[in-house]
Amino acid sequence: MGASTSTGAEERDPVAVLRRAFGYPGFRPGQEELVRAVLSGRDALGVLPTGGGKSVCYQVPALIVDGLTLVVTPLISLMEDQVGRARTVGLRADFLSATRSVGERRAVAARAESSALDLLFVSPERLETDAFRALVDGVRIDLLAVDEAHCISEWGHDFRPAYRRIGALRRCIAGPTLALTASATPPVRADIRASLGLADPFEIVRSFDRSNLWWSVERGGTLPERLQRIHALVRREPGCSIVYAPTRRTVERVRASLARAGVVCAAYHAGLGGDERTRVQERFLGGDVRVVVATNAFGMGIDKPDVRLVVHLQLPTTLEAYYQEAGRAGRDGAPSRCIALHGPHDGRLGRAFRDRTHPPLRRLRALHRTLRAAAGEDGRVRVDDPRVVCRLGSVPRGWMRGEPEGALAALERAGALRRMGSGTDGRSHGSPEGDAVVVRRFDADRVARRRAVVTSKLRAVERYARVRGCRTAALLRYFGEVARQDCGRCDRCGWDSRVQP
DNA sequence: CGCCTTGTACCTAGGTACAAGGCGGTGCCCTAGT
Repeated sequence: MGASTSTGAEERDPVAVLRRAFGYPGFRPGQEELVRAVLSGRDALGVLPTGGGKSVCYQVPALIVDGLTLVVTPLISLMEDQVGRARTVGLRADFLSATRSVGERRAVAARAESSALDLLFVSPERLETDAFRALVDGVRIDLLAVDEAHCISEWGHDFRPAYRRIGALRRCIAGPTLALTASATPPVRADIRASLGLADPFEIVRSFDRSNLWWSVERGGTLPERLQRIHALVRREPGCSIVYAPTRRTVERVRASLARAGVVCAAYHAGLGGDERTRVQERFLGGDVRVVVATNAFGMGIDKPDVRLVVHLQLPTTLEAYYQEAGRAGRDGAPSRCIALHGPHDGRLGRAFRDRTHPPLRRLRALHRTLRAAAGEDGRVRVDDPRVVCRLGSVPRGWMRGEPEGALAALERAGALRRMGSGTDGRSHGSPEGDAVVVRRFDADRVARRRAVVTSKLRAVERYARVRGCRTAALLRYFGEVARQDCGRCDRCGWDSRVQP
């Protein structure tokens, strides 16, 4: 049994455990049903908007079951915090990551193997390491929890393919699987179920509506014009704000511009060093920095209650991302604004990213032909073969920059080629160097479908920007909810962001 | 796709004007070499 040394029926009752360990009088809506489902051995999927309350759904079972609870979580930077919080409720918790020394990793594994651990946090990539596979063989895992499960759909198809292979781990595990996320449309939920192989899961989806958030989209002009608008918004808002910008360079420009005007602000993007990123995050949480200007790298795991304003210099590439980012406003329930600027050419960046990651089918076929023509009798082709290089080194006519590399990766995902020396699991090492094997089958339908999904998400963003009716209702509809058309707290329902709140 | 930097022509030496082309987001892993 979990961390507890006592026994008795009471210790297996979720409500009793919640009261004793957490000091809460009762569960929040949805939590108890999810906990009871996994305790009965059933898979479950929980969509519980706004940060609060998801971790309870695996922490309470971890206190009750005998074996280990394994939590897959996307960012190492979140793990320490998650471990810390778990320990405060009496769980013997730890995490494995590349940031820990070999000695530390061995020690954690040894504790797991000797049943001296209740809760273990890992990244999806770690599941595929040899050391971790050996660990799974020797440990009884009673629950697999996938935190931020929308990443399976958002990142798993290209950016972090290890997310698509979490399901394979389920075969080695006795207990059920619990997938948790704060934002998932009906298709994303279906994708999560399919990818994890959840059979008849218990499912709970709470409303995405947050009554204290005020939504608006304003027409955005040139960058200087948008900057001017950002200045006005940030100046008028005395509380904490997050400004999202589409690229690292714009982040820097916005930050410099605000700083010149005397706003205490900081920049955050993945181009900064780890120490700097941690420092910015801490200063924002601690209230030393009033405004953070960031790319989409900022936010996961940020649970600052009093963010009053989230402004987007331009809308992100998906509405899921927009809801996640804008939804960092008003965690404390007080009125807060989510304002996005949008111009007629804003879709450009998203399409460029799409074309790099999911090139059009005809280009994939062209590259595939080139590779096959360059291949020897054994089917092998060196990617630095001149005939291939002419497609990779210098960008062929009509190809976008970065597209050839993206096309190689896309072919690899589609099973059309496998790189040698990258192991038998098809893991990509992201380098166009080295040998490749061209194999026969090439799942063109799958590739085309994936591109179509990305395109439809870009279109949904565009529709949201131009929607005529209630904006809140449009957002809720996207997440599969039936919504009234008169929220009274969006620009389409008569509210003007320049005046209120 | 548009912004922004770099390069070139101009015709006389340091600016201007315009063309060409690079660039654009998100993280895990672990290994070799400081």
